[in-house]
Amino acid sequence: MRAAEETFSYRYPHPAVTTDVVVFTIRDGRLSILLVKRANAPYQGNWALPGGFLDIDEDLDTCAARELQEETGISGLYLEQLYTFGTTDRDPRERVISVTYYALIPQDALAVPRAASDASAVGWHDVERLPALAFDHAQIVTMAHRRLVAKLNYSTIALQFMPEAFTLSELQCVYEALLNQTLDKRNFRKRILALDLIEETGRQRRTGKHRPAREYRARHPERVEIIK
Amino acid sequence: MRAAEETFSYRYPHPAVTTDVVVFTIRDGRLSILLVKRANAPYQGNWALPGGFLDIDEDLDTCAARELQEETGISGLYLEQLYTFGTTDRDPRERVISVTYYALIPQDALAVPRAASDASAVGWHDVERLPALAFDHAQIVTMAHRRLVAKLNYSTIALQFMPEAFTLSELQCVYEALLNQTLDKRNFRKRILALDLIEETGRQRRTGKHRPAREYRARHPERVEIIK
DNA sequence: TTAGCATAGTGTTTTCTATACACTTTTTCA
DNA sequence: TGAAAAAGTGTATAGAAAACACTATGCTAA
Repeated sequence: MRAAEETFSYRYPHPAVTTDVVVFTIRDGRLSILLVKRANAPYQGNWALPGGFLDIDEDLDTCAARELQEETGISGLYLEQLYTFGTTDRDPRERVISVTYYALIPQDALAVPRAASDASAVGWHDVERLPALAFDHAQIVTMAHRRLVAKLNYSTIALQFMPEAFTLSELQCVYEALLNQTLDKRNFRKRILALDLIEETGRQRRTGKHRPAREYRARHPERVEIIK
Repeated sequence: MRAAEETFSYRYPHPAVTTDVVVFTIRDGRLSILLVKRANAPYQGNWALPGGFLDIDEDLDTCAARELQEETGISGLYLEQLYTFGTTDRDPRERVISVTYYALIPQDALAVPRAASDASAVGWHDVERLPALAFDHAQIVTMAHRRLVAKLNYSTIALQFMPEAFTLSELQCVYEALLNQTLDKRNFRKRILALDLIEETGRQRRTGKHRPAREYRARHPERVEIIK
């Protein structure tokens, strides 16, 4: 906490800088994002992206990860800078530049996120049925969604949605949710296996009254590679 | 000009925000960028990207265009946001967040850029033979170059390098400079014409002692479209 | 005037990649 | 032990990309 009377002065006016993060996951086969309900004005009671002001001595990436951790308890996920939004009127309080990120989180890491001080609630929302969002956050989500879908076709980003071990059918479901269309099972498997990015764990997954599926894992779980 | 004693105070420290621009063109069949020689500390005498501090009441895009105009006299070109750089130590004076852009300028628009107050010189530099750059500008150039080359393959961005009228051979030279490889003439023409993005002007270009080439123009010179 | 030089302009064949498509296997449970 | 449910598997076709070489046209200089 800072002393109430302390201020920081500059020869020229400076904007405030924030980071905001679009966190994607697949819930029940639907692409969903994480939103927090704003506890304070402006846009009090509205849903918004998790985010907040940059500390003067922290890197942008660190800020995005920290805010996400503080507001939702989520950490250790794939995080990539998206775009910087800075029109003069985007925040009624003062001039605010928002450096936005998007993040991908595996399906199984869905410990229900906890709300922090400046959020009265946190929750996942189907990206096709979003509530009205605060500030220009709807625009940010749209851009993040487009970037994610585009990146499916020339990178291994989809693997970031997968837990440590997964089946090919599960991976196909992720692609189908993102592309919003069904894919041919044989062609999908051929393509994915030809990339040589995943390998069998040797174990099997038994669920339901049917043939068990082989488990796979990513060869380089941390890396998102550009392919082709 | 601002009164010397005027200052701007905030409850929390704010970073400074700048925009920097990587301006590309093709000179003599080589991809080149525009650099300014710094007139003041830090990095005085070093080459750097054109750019400068954001006015508190201007949009980011406007700032990038304005700084470019002020420092080099260049305006009206294709400008796209690239990435935001913000590590804590990238400027020795104070915490500075740089929202970077890249721009493309046609070959014939090469009125020699004029240097402004805070630049002692301005000049084009072959992107393969750059001098040492100030700040983290080398990193910015690398990222811009990569983005530009990637975009060649799925957008019509190369047309932004072309003057109002151009020949297919000239356009092919641009692709070859960017990809750093020669292309088959017939396949190139087939591909470009199939996209239906350019049309004949009806005129011809006579240069040298050989058959004149047909002139073409872009159907939508302002637009950069995603293709395929 | 004409020969030769320099760049413009043009199609077809081959190879590779992407798509369409249906049945068998394995396990569980009633 | 048979029915249900998802896993797993190969081939044929169509479309896209790549390889490849000669003719056309205007200029210049002898």
